[in-house]
Amino acid sequence: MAKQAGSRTRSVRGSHTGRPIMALLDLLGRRWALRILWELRGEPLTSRALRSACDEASPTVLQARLTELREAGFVELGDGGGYGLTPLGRELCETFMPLHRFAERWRR
Amino acid sequence: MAKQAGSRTRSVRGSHTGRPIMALLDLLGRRWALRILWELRGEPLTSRALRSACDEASPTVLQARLTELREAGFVELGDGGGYGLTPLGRELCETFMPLHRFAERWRR
DNA sequence: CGTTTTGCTACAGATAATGTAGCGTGCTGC
DNA sequence: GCAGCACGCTACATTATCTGTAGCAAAACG
Repeated sequence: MAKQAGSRTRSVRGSHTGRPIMALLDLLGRRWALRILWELRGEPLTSRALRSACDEASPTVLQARLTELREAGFVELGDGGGYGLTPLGRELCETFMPLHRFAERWRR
Repeated sequence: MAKQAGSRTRSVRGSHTGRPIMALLDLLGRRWALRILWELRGEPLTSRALRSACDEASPTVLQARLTELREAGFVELGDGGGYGLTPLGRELCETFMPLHRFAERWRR
């Protein structure tokens, strides 16, 4: 198959096929990305609360992921402070929510 | 580099809660992990075919992910050669299959 | 045999994450 | 009006991880 032609998508690593699923898999396949979405599934969290929820992951990555997820339209910084899911982000979160039940059965 | 991951509990990075969902999110949140599962959703692929499907990702990571996914019981190396999903892996794949439709709507 | 193709490894260079510290801002309460 | 604090966010050296290229040993052809 013909590989891409020139669409350099700054944030999408490794996938140039133009298929959105690739971009999404790439975005979500970065450290802490899935976890962040997961932790935000409930109420909004401040950056520091989120950090605590994510096992004190370094603020550097967290901030990077948060920026990417915001650019993707999944996460937003509420006016009163604190990060929360956008409607789109919530939808995405629901999408892989069955993972929870799967994980329980998996129990490595 | 460790040739295998041996201890199953070995740092599921960053997550010590014992909750399987964290381990799963961590495992899937590594480079190419989601993509590999995605590319294997159809028929089994040889390691090189998989590499091609994954935009020629370096064999080093691919091999590392493949090992992890095998230890997790999601992927197996068929007797005739070629990597394929285990029943469990297929189940997992189905779990986040709706992502495809979501991605189509997302179309950043 | 010789050629391919398989799964897989080596390794140097590049990139991304960790861990710790701290900045600037906007609050409070005093 | 200023110490105290929490906020979002950044700096930066260290460490972990990924990339890219090359190549190996063992099977599967031929």
